[in-house]
Amino acid sequence: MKRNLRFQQVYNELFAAYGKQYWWPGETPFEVMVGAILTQNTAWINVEKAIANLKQADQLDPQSIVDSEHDQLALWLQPSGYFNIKAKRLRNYCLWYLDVGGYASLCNLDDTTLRKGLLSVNGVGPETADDIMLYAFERPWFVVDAYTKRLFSRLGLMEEDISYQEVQDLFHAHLNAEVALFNEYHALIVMHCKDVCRKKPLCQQCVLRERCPVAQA
DNA sequence: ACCCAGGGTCATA
DNA sequence: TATGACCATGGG
Repeated sequence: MKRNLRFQQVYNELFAAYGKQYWWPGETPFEVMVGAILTQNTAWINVEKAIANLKQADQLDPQSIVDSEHDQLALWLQPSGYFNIKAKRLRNYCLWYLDVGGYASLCNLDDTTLRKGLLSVNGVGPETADDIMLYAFERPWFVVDAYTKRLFSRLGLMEEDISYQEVQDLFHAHLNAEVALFNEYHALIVMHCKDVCRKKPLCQQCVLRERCPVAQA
């Protein structure tokens, strides 16, 4: 199969425009995992408040989260929205994480086995799993989100209703499997779409305007 | 007042 | 397998 160089070219343009993004925000792999679960369909600014609550209470570790009462945990998570559901999901994740032996044990697993384990947790879907794969375990695994489909369908590189797995397969097929590249690329897509790709008038500022049909309309 | 956010699960057809 | 309802806060 022939590689479509535009996947690399779009990255080059985004990087030239926005520079290094220093993702994922978080001091430890575990903090990255917590953030990945809490940011589901939620603005990051609200996730920061919930993580700050956990830090303030000295509860940002898997054992403390497993040991905490549901109502108390939900209260700490409250600013991030969906707090009842996220309290359950975060606890589910921590139960699994401790059960399988924590970070060091998981580092020994190959990519496919690790991803299956992550997906086995109720509350962890493909995007959350890949956030953790890439940003907590530094595996070369591309993270797909709604922005990715929106931008790349506009660029004519995929259909808008394409499945998660098909999008990921395209990125894996058309790029070198490098952690640093995948790390920056996903972050750049989010940054780009938050800034200028969300609404049509803002597309005047779009660095991809020469390639983007929405910006030209 | 309305829309959306760095999704995922579950019930229904 | 494919939609739809639901979860809930905060900012534009």
